[in-house]
Amino acid sequence: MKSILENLNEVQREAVQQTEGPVLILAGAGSGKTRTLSYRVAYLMDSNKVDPAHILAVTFTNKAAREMRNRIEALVGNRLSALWIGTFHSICARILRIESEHLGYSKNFTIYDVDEQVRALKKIIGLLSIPQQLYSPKMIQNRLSRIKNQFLYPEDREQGKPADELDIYMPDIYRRYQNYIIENNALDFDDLLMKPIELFERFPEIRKKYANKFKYVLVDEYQDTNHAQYLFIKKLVSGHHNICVVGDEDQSIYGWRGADINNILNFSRDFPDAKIFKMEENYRSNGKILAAANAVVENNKARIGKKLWTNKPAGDKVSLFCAVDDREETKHIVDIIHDQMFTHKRSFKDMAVLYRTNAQSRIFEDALRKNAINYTIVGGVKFFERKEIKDLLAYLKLIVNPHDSVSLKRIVNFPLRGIGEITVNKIEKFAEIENIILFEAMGRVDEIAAISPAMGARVVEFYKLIKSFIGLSSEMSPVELVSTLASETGILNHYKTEYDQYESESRVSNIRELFRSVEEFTEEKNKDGKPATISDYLEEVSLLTDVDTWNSNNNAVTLMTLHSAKGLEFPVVCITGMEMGVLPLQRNTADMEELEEERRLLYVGMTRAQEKLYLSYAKTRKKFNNVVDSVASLFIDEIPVDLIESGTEALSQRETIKKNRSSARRKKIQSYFQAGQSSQEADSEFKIGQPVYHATFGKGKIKCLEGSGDKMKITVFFTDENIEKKLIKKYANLTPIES
DNA sequence: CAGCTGTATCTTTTT
DNA sequence: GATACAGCTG
Repeated sequence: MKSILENLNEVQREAVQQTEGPVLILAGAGSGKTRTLSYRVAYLMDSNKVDPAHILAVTFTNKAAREMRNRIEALVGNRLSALWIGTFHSICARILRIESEHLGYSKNFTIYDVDEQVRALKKIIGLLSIPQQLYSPKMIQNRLSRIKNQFLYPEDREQGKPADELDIYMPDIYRRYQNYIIENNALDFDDLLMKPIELFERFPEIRKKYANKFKYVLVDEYQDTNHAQYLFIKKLVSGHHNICVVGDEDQSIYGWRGADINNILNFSRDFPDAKIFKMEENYRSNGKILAAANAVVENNKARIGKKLWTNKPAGDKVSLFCAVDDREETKHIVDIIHDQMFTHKRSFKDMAVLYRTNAQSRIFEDALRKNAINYTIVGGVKFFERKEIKDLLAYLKLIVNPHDSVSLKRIVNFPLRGIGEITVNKIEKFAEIENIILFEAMGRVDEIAAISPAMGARVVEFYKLIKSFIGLSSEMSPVELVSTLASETGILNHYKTEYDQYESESRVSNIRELFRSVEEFTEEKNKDGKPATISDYLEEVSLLTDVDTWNSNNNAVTLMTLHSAKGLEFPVVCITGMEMGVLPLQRNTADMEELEEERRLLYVGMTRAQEKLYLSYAKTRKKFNNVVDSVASLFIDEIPVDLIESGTEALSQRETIKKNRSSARRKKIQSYFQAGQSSQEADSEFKIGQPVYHATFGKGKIKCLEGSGDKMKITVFFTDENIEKKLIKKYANLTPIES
């Protein structure tokens, strides 16, 4: 083990050896934090003779978990199946599978993703008299998720005064939604975090059991934990305080998802005896890249503060390219890739193209394909979110958990079997009266007077089909089950024959890919001597992240969002779309905290680069349907001029540029904050009775205004067409005119 | 009452 | 530029 410690620098070594008590490791980008965590676990086992079953390590993605496990196994020289490593969600799911009965769930509970949450919410919202149109189910899902991430119950929300009209309904929606998904034997992503805490609070002996099991707890990316995750960890370690968290406040980029940067900022207040280690030596990036990244992030106020340094060569300056439009920016990226290949002998996999929003990926995709450049996209339309895959998974979910009526309703009439919404509603009503689950009600459909025998026969046929698969699921291997399912239900055939050839081929090959994925999972699981079940597989795929499905060994240029890039590194990185409105992204309401999070996002992106960093922006960009003019991001003004090399600006002008930058930057910050208010100012141009012009409907008069800002709904009576239309301001493109 | 067709809706980041 | 939903038709 001594030789292992020699592979670490001094701070890393101290952090590894401080095994007892609370430890906070402030690890800058590229400072070797995964390495330190891995060594720490190996050290615990090797030097302190800690049984791996007593260690829990929480990572941000499954990919990071897998990598860390491999590293530790390499260090200690054997396979460690007893060691718990995983994301918060997968660790919590694992605990809940063991303890679910205490909370009124059965072991085979289903995990609902956002799409299924929304489906469940739509049903609930339908029962309530909420001023519809004003609040979309997606909005409600978002808000509910935030509430649950703060570990709040419906009754907590009833106290305190509501922030707006929707808030009045939230406790009721929350309570009904929760009852509904319990009936479905389902948990959503947020429940996975909440329920273990609830479990620990209601059953102290269970809390004790896990606190005793996990004598050493490690948490990676601590800056991105939310309140529920914080509580979970706190309860787990309350006895022994052997907690080691690693994080970097400058890389906190999930505030919008409820992550609380204060968890890391206040760690030493929560654990007053905490030992703090600062890892400031960067082993990843060349000097100039690091200096540029430092210069940007230093503008943030909400930080503990550290100064990264490196022993690596200074390297090249950061390249900046100003394109006329987004097409030219794309062409520039293609040129960079060619140049890096031919003059610097790099391969595709050395390069990454990063952007703020997934929508920006399409234009790069097209260009790379045309230029025969291999690429992989992380995120965007995810494999497991494709319709054909979700359909098959819904069948599997129903077979594993017949209580799951959200999945049932998804597939009851797919492929078409003549069972429509009205029939389902009747059965649902019957199920409520009889107090049975929807699936069982289908087996007793003959008792429902309102359903004709002919329709009843179809329903029973579906019921029997699923029943037979429930029987088969214990006899067949997961792969056999899935492939039999695809052919017996007619799904495979449906996709083979319907649609045009191109679409059909891609859908069928996706289904084949799913078979392969099931097979691979089963094999992997069997290696550890545990027979894999469909239920295990479903859990695995519901908790996958985008990055988890990314194969870094493929020789391809990687395209992904700045968020997805966290934790990764590439020799060459291109950050695109560096304009006001894109990075930082323009929202309706802007505040300083959000601007700082955007700045951290760029910092994360810049520090991914090892040897060469390219920044680019476009003066005009196609957004929605029209072309938008934009100016360079204010963050560009924060990078010292001597670290930038720009093909478009003459070097002699550097001094003048230097002078103008700080005032330019100030103006941009102002405009960023004013943009939110300007929509309110703009509201004033729309009043009831105001004549307006619309590109498709012609002239009209405003009849009614609802809501405010970009989401304002405007009802217009169009005189030319003699029709009334309800339009959303943001998309309608209405122009006020003189009458 | 199921199933198709056209129109409205919407793009922030993700477990 | 895709998807969801409403409204129409058989």
